[in-house]
Amino acid sequence: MARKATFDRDDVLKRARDLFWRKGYHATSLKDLEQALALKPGSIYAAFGSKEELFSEALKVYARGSRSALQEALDDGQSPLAALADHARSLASLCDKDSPARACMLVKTILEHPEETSPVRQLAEQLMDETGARFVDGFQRAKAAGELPEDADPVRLGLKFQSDVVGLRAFAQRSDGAEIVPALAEDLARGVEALRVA
Amino acid sequence: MARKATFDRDDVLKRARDLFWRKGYHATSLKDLEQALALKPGSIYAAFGSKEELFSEALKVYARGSRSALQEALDDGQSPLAALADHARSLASLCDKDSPARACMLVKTILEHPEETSPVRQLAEQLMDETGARFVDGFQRAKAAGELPEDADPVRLGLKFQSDVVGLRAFAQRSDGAEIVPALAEDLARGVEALRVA
DNA sequence: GCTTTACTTGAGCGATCACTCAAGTTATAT
DNA sequence: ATATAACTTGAGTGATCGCTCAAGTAAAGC
Repeated sequence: MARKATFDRDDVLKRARDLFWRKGYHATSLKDLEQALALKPGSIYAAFGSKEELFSEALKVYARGSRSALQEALDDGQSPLAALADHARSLASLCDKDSPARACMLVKTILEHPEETSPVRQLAEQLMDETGARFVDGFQRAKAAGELPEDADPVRLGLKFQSDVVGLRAFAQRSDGAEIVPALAEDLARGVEALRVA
Repeated sequence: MARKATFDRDDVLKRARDLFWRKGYHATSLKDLEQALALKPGSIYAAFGSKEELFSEALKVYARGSRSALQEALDDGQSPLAALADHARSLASLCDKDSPARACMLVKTILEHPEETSPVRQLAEQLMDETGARFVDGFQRAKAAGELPEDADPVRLGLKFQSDVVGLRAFAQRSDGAEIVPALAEDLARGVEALRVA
């Protein structure tokens, strides 16, 4: 019938994710996107509909990308608690890589959108819920494996862990983050390991 | 000589702080400010110079306002560790009050400004440093009072505490924050109290 | 009361915002 | 080869952005 798009949709979405992740939603203009995506406005709107829908797609790509590491470690059958501690310890190198931002894009999105009915905000919250659920699942597996005390509350531990990670990553965004983040990541990892009873 | 301004500068700055705190810098327009401050653009610019300078003044007002509670508790001569734990516990009610936002305005500002040379970003970082220094000072006093072990590192404890508070408050921004924040605040307070040796 | 000096007002500036669409281009189906 | 349908292009839309400034107004000094 007709032509296919000449760009790779997933590649374009990754570029959009990186730009939005770094600058945030409001500070990113269509001009910025045109340049970063190497696409004219007409193509952007034909492919994604609006800036908001493009952002939503980019946010989903971000969440999908963030899911992998911990999930694999947990599914690998090793000690769940060790997988969680490893995850915490991996944050020590946050400031080394040149990621678009150190802070979590979902958190940035929620903080940038005070209106709870905003579609992008609701999406960010949903994706954060899913992340939290994976942390909780990790602690549930740890408890099932006998690594936690009988009275341990995996839900509370999982959400506390998520809160700590959120804080660490927001903290890492600071200019002098590299000076303190490794120590904080180590503290967080040891906090997880200290829960172990077996 | 001449007239005085008909508005109260400090009152206006508090209104500006609340609006910027809630919506962030980029999403707050001059139209929004004109309405919230009940001031025409000419008056705003005569009094503050620019949107950025107004934001900076509002940020200072925010920081000054945040300083008081913990500082007073620490200066009251009671147990420094108890003052810190109380401060953590006070976060449990974050979601009850109708504050412009639950997350820290300094953190929101840093996350919104990726450019490290941006004046507002540098100001936010400086003010956050001062907050961190007060936390560190709290743990130093605790150690001097013999409440902490010999090998305790007050700097590390203080920054870890700040990171935890940042995480908690960012977490509290979520729509369902009220369901989990009190438990997280209690965890944080108990974590501080668990450090006590005397 | 008059002058002086500052503050207030609000229409409107150029720039930029998110977005549109008619015209041009190109891969596919026949 | 030709027709067709989809994609690309980029000038241009009205709205809104942060901001200016000349005119109007009112308080302080004499």
